[in-house]
Amino acid sequence: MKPIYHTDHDSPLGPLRLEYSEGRLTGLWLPTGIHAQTAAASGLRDDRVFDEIRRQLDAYFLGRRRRFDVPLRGVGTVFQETVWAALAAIPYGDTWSYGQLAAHIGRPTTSRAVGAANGQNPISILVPCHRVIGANGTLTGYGGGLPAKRWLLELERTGIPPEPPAQ
Amino acid sequence: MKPIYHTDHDSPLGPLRLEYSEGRLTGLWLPTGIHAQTAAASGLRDDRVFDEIRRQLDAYFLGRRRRFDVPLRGVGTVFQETVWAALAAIPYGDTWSYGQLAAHIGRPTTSRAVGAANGQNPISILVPCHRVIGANGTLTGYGGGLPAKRWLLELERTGIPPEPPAQ
DNA sequence: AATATCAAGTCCGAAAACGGCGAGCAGACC
DNA sequence: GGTCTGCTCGCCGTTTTCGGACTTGATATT
Repeated sequence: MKPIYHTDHDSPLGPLRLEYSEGRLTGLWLPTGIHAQTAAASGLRDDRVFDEIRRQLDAYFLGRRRRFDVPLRGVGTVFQETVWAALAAIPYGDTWSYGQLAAHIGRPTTSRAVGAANGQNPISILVPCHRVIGANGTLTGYGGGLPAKRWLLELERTGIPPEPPAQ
Repeated sequence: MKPIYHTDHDSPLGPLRLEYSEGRLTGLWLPTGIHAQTAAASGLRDDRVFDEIRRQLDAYFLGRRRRFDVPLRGVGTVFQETVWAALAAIPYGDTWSYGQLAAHIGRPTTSRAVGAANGQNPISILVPCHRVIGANGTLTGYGGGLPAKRWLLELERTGIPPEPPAQ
């Protein structure tokens, strides 16, 4: 059995929970929102494996880094992993609709399923599911909570970290 | 009381436990999975009775033999023995669903019971319960462990022995 | 003891429910 | 007329639910 490491990392959105296994990042969850409790921390803590991602996260939250470069992998169904991979195509600071993302993977009618897959994304922020919004411009939903989604989009739009969300 | 012979035989899936009684093969268990402990070895060992099956197993695991030809018999309930007999109808390299197998014995509604009977099959590999999978294509289960099932199906699909499963 | 009854467990599978959707349409309101 | 809101309805992958058939082992019942 491969070991699974956990740690927490402070951010303007609160302490992020990180998970690392088999040589790469396998999870990143915000403290708020529905995923908070699903990411139970196992005992194993070896902070050195998180050094690099910590650095990159800090830079990102200051507006000084626009993309990440660490090995990662979220495990899911074929469809889910297809969707998560497609998210990498959305540029920093940009937003797509769920329908656009569906079309981008060649399945134009799956916008709703794409939304569901988005909600299962285990690696927030690095896999930028926050860059997907409703076709009419509303944010519609976010695993880490809508305030966090709003904050992230604002950061990426302006390049400057906003005030932390009240909530 | 008729004597019962046991032996082990090395394979890419680990040491197989063989059982022989009353002039025929009565059991073959993989080292992993739920059946491992049920096949307790009795003291009796007379290796000559296993010569032929050893040869055929070796050839099978090299991809050079597609069916077995030794006397065998697994003992179970009427229903179980019906199911086990029906397994012989599945061609090498092919897979059926539990529902298909149920229909094949004329009891289309017994798919779940077929699954249970499959799990009781005492003569793995020779009685090819590994060729039965879920209706949706998932492997669902295997007494010898899912990695072994995957390995066997891959062997039969390609005719070439894959790398032994990690686990 | 030999049955009878029950409950729980299984290598299932079809149907229903459930989402981080989106287009289309009817009203409501300047 | 615009346009904004709030339905309704079809869409699609995933998860959950539920019914079904057979064994086995545990409890009851003669």
